[in-house]
Amino acid sequence: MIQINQRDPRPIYEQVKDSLRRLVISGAFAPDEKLPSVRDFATQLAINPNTVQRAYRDLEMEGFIYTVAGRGSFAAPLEEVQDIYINSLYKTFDKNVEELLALGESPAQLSERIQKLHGKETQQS
Amino acid sequence: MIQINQRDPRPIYEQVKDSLRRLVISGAFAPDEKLPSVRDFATQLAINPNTVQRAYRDLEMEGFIYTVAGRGSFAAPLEEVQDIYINSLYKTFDKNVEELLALGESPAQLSERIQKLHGKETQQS
Amino acid sequence: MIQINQRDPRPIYEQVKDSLRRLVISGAFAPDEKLPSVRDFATQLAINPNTVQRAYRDLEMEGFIYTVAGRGSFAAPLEEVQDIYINSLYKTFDKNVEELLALGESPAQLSERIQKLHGKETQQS
Amino acid sequence: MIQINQRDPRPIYEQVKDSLRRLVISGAFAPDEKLPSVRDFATQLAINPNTVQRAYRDLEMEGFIYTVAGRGSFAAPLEEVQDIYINSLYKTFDKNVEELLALGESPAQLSERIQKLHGKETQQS
DNA sequence: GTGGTCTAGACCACC
DNA sequence: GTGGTCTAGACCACT
Repeated sequence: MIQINQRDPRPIYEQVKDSLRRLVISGAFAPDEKLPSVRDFATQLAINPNTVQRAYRDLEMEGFIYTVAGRGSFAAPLEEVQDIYINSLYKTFDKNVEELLALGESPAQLSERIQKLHGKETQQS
Repeated sequence: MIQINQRDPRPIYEQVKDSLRRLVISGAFAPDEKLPSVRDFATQLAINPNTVQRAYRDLEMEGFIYTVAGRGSFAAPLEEVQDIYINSLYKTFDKNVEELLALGESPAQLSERIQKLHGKETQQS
Repeated sequence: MIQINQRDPRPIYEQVKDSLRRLVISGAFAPDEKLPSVRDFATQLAINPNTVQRAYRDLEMEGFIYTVAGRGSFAAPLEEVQDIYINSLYKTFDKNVEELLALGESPAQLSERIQKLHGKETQQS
Repeated sequence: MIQINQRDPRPIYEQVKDSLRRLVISGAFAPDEKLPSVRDFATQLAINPNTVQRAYRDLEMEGFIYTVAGRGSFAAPLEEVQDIYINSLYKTFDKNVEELLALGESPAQLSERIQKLHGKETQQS
């Protein structure tokens, strides 16, 4: 289901988190769908169960999944999850834009750049 | 001049780097102005000289300061420094925008948000 | 495996870097093969772990190895590594040749010299 | 006559050496012409006399100038000086080429590259 | 056990 | 006095 890249310098639990987060956000896990158990997932990825545990714990704190003791972990509702994620993106977006504006870049420049990125993307699809 | 937060989870040398980078970019250090000596800065921040040196070495490789053995470290020319920094900001800007677009946000929404941020800023001045 | 020469005026970490770089480029370390741990290597060379780590950190930034915290450091893929190295060789090659040409040496002389060096080498094999 | 660049990370005595070496090789100093005295040169460049002294001492060991106690330092004969320098260039040339050949570059590739560099240079003149 | 960070303190080259 | 290197030894995060 997901891939661990042993050459990625990031900690493995970060890679697991990012992959799962992406899957939940994209709806690949239906809302309230059960995630693989920590043990299964660990053996499947050939990594240590502690590492998976850590990823689940973090994702729960971030609100992307929820855990019911004795029953397992589940994907949070799609809408909540996307709200959380888009909010976090906007937070870094705002900080980023503020700095760029402070350094003399103009709103028009930034908007144009967005247009170009939009062009690329729609072209791909 | 700058503050170290021992409770900040980031390495101390990263905190030092960020603070200095900000000072150099903002022009708080005039171009070619001498930075505090490694030893002075270390005692001033109550940290080890090696930690300060690590920060200086990194910043030099990033192009924000230059250092001459036996003479000291100096702020790089403002223009170079801002170019480097704006480039790095645009790099995260692009990634950020791409994700937002992929999640269904429209270019218009983003541009409008930029306008609002721009309004706030010009109001302050 | 490699030798440190305490009488060499170059910093020890530079000697370590050069030796390792050579081993990786030559394929003596297979791609993705694990390098000795910082501690092991340090005791083996009878130098301080920090010195080895400095070498590893630099080599990672240069792209010759990659390192994953908690797992170890590994040789980068041979092709990438050779590309990087050949590029750096060409950079000094160009500077060298430009100076020689400026001092009146002719392209023909240089080409002939290359032929001779090529002869020696193919003879060896 | 020569320029010290305070932003150059190289030690000042290296900068002085390089500049003088270039002047001697190019014939800007006639063979056996007297170089400025250490003291004069130092005040002229606004640097420490020890630094100039160091440069003169090194250049004498390399054979580019010679010193007569009590009379001063003098440029060595042009022919000698160029031989020395070209030899040193060829030494690094050979090492460089050997490595490139060992990594699979062909003599033809290198010769072609030399041709291109030659073209650029003659174009400039 | 692995790399990453930090400290304390030493020595050297350069100016 | 300045930066650069090195050592010895400690603690932490990750696997």
